Amino acid sequence: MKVSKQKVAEHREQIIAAAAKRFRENGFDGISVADLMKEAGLTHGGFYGHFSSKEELVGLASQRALRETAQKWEKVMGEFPDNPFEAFAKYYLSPRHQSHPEAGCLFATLGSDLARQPLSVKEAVMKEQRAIVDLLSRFAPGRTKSVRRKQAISFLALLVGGMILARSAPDGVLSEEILKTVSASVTNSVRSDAS
Amino acid sequence: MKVSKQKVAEHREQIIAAAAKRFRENGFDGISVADLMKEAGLTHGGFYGHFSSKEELVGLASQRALRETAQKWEKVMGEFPDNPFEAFAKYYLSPRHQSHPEAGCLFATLGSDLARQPLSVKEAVMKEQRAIVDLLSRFAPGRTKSVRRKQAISFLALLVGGMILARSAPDGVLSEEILKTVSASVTNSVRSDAS
DNA sequence: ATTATCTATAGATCTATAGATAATGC
DNA sequence: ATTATCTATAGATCTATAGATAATGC
Repeated sequence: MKVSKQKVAEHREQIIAAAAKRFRENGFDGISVADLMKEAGLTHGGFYGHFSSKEELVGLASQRALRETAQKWEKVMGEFPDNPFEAFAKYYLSPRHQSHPEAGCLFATLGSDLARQPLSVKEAVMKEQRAIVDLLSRFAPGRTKSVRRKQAISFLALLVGGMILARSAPDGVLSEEILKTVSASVTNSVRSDAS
Repeated sequence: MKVSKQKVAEHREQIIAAAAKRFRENGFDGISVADLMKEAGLTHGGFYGHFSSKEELVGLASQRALRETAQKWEKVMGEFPDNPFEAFAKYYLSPRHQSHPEAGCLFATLGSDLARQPLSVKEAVMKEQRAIVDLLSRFAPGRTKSVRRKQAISFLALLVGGMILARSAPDGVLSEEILKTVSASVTNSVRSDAS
């Protein structure tokens, strides 16, 4: 059963796409190589023709997930040039994002797992992390580049922490309170900086 | 080979203590029941006399970890009545905390895993989460109780997100930048609120 | 103090599942 | 790329027993 080079590339993409989704939904250890291959429409054994190990896929899928979400973020902020951070915070801290980890921010779904990943994974992630900080810096308030970068970093930390805390609470009242509160605090801090 | 009732209680404590430490270090799935029992000086099979499942231990150990760190946090803030949040932020965002996940904040080490845990675990954690929000609210700036609570929630989110982002970066320069930046932003926001 | 009972533990074992490899087919 | 297989390891269960605890007797 031989396939064209194009098909091979497509298969690879399908595997990475499935992994980017399922890792966020179930955790890096929460989905097996066999199940990922099944989701990609392939069989278990074929995996090792594409990747040397699950670890390699973890790095690639993490990068993929971060890059895709960052593109959405850029779009959202670009549509609200007057208050990009407020608009993005509302988008990020939405109930929709909370209930769809498989399509959302990797830092919120797997952030605390990253510290325990092998160096190769962390390095892959860090590349995208830098790109995200740069992206947010472009939209951040502040007169100097340095100030904008600081704003971007704190902003990202606040959103990631907010979503993680909201998702950990099984009580919808508490988790909604967290999302609303963090969202409002972005508005306040951005406005106080603009003045 | 069996021991007194007191010894039994001690063994239980040792198992929970080992779990609270190793779960934070290696993740909930990163350490086996057998290894935890070995660390507690016991053998694998004895585990199920103490707990009905690993899941039960995950809940108990998570609670234990959060409660212990919260006690330290209370002490730190209590020692700096003039600027408790600044002092605590410095403590939380320290290189020492960054490099000792096994003794640190559970939200930073396992926060994103909590969303994927069974309800029993999330409920156990939420109890401590509420207590932590209450604790921080007592030390938060702001004239009304409601404002202080909002400050507490955003503050916690910021610190948790900051530590997670710092730990995910294998480049010490970047991770240090994150910790310093977030720490400084706490100082700024607290001071602007006080005015 | 003696005897009976109870139970936490050790140690072996079971079942399921994981990542990875080898043989085969097209 | 499929299919079968290998090896390791996980959580969980089972049985026998050491030794603590409770009941009994003096």
